[in-house]
Amino acid sequence: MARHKEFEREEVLNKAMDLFWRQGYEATSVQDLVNCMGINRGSLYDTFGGKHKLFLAALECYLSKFSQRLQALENSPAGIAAIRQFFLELLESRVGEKGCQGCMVTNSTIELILDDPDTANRIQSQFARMETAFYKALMRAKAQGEISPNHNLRALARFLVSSANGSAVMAKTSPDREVLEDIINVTLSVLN
Amino acid sequence: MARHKEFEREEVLNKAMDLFWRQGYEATSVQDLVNCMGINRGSLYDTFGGKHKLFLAALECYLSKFSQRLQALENSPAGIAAIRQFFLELLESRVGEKGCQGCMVTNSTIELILDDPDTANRIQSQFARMETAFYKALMRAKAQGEISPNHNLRALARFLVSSANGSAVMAKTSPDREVLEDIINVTLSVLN
DNA sequence: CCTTTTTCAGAACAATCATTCAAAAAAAAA
DNA sequence: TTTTTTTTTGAATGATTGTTCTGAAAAAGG
Repeated sequence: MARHKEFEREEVLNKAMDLFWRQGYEATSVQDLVNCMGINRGSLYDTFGGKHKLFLAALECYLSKFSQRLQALENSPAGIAAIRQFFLELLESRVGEKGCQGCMVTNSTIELILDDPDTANRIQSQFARMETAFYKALMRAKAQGEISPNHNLRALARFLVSSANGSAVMAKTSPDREVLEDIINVTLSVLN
Repeated sequence: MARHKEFEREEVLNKAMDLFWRQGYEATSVQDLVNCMGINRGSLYDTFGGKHKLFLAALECYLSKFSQRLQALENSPAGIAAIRQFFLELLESRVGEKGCQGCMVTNSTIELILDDPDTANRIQSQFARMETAFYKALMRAKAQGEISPNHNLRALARFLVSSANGSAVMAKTSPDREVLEDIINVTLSVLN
């Protein structure tokens, strides 16, 4: 029995996500957010609760988009091919990236707002999920005889998580297809 | 014919470096620096010129320390062994690290202060130097028959730079020896 | 139309930001 | 001791930080 909001939550949250993604937490002011999201200060606090909570919501928004790629990896019956597909999609998303944003999880890991257990825990669980997804894909690959049985699968999975982060860092300075392709090709070559 | 400074430039610069390294640029206030360095506001501006110039000086300070490890890689006659040595030293420096600082270059790459060509250029040239150092070591390895001649050395060098960054990111969340050893072992395994 | 409920707009908040400045303190040279 | 030069000190700067609040505007139910 009252007025509706003049904006859509998901829509403005996406704008906030882009800004945090590009600039990080500390470098983004509430004023920046107000300008970019196109809503009023009051509305921002009313619907999101403040800068910190908005950041967490934006991170969650990013993760839910990223989750699609992870689900493909998790649900695929394939082994090596699924991992290759994952990295190739990562590559494509970064080459066409405007402004070298890199990966928001990687960025947040580095910035890791001082004494913010919320962000830290969320990132830890994300890395754990990634490692498990890689590990299970490697298990399938092993079962299908795609990789040598004397490989250390746990170590490989950890390596792949690290590699995804490494290429995200490189994408910030040189988002050239050639460079990123080189990196990913060598990364995937350890699975042969 | 006048008073001397009550502090040593190199000494307080080291403290500033540690703080920027741990917290990043935006999250570190001049007040933080004053407290940490133990000198007065005025002295800070007098000897370093301001926050931004102090950061660049701190980054240079970090790079000069890091340079020792790079020089060992550059000057060594060894191939694979020199690369392995480089990564092992990196591992040791990160395992014993207080507060998961990671690598200051990696951190700065991610933060990349908006529209700051100074930092961007400095980091670009550092990555270029690393890539070249790896490339030359790989050339030596090839000449000595340590690696297969049909390896793409440029791609391998780029991969190694990316890997160093990746492990720096991982060190922020899990500075466990076991995890970092897994990552580095797999990384080095591509050279076999 | 009037009441009710919510959002919207922008001013106002205290705190902190990076930076500057003027005066005091200190040390060397005279 | 006096002069000279530099550092130190701490207050003051104006701008920006994140957050709150008050009144006006708007939409729905009666």
